[in-house]
Amino acid sequence: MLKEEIPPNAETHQRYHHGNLRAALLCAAFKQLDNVGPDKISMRAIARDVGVSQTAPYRHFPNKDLLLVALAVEGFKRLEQRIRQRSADHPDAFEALMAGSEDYLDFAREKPELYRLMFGPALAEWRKPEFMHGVPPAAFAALVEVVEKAINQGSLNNSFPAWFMAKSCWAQIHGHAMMMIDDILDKGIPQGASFDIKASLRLCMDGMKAKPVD
Amino acid sequence: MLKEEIPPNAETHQRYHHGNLRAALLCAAFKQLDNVGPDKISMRAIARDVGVSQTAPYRHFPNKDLLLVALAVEGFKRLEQRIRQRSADHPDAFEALMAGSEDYLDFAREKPELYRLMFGPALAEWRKPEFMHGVPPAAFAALVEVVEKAINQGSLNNSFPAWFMAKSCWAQIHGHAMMMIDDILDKGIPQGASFDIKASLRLCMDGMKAKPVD
DNA sequence: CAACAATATTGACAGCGTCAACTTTGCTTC
DNA sequence: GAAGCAAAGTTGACGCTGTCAATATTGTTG
Repeated sequence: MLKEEIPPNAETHQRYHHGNLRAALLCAAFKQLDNVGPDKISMRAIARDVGVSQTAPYRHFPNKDLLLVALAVEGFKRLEQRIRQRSADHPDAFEALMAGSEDYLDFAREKPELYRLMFGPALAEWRKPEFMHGVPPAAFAALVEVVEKAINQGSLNNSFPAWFMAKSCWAQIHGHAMMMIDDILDKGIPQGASFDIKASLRLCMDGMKAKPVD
Repeated sequence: MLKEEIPPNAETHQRYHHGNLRAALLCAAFKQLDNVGPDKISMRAIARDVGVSQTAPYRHFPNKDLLLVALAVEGFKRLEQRIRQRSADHPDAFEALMAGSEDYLDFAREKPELYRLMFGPALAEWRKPEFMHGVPPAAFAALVEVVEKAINQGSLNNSFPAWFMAKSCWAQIHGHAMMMIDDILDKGIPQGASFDIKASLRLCMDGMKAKPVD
């Protein structure tokens, strides 16, 4: 009944079948995540935002947690992309590693709630390959590649395997990212002073460089 | 009416006034935190566990979040205690720092949910001095003291202020603790291999040592 | 056009955090 | 010891949440 006049992605999707609900839900979920954080995100609010009934999302996600997992997976993909991009730019692998680390911190700064979701307790029970589809390991693999190159170029400590060094790096960077996002200890540092996070990271990464032969 | 026979902390506190409710609530909350994690903790369940009505806790905590804050504050106190203890044991400050770091990791391993709560997003809006009473900075101060001693003993890089080095250390250790608690990237490392977290931390901290003069 | 699968809706349920109004208890002061 | 007041606990309710069961609408395929 004249409904074919309304395009599938019309501003007002008043049709019974939305046509693109899954994507619209994810989009609204990202928006809400940015606004209220991973803890207070609400399935019903997302549905309301998209203009659809409260149970419609369940046709596309088995439950709320798995919708959050989908957001996190998307986050890991973006993160991997950043790492790979930088690694392609710099011929010097250690430079690429440093630049990538700063990109990583920028990512966490730009999307703190997404970052909190990705590494926070909300998804603790869902961090299995069945649900994450191996996306976080893929992001990690990108880092391993850069680290491997740096080891081969002789600029990184070679007394450990690449995956070990990579995980060590990730732990450092992740730690710095968390410090940055919720400034847990900022009342502990001198008045007026501010923590230069990039300087700190540079210091830490310096320690992982290849030692000059005595 | 014979009620004086029941001691204030009787196993069955059937009296109208519990007598020690605040402590009992915290105790039950810790128990529940260990069992279900910071996200799924429930005010009503805690009240049920203590055997008291659903709204009784509100006489002792303004809201759920501030009960969680109380748990986190207690956690930071325990953490500080651990750091200070080790620091008193070792005359060599760098040794104390290393041993303290491993204690820190042990803390996170023993009480992962408490650790997640302390550093997770649940308390994001409450990390202000008004609510935390300066307890996290006090824990941080304990670390600064050790670091300062290590710098003075010449075993730690002295080109930065102590608080900077301390925060840098904390970021590293925190990153490692998080890696350990939810093994986010463990599917990314070779089959059968396992990440030796203490070795990694040792490598990182080595990088912060004082450089030998060229 | 009929039938079927996919998609969305309504209505309900239990559980949650929290408010308002009320009751019981312990302590203080004549 | 009685009176009165503040502290501590109760009941009942409100709106919100995630999710289930049953139902209705639509697109697709024979």
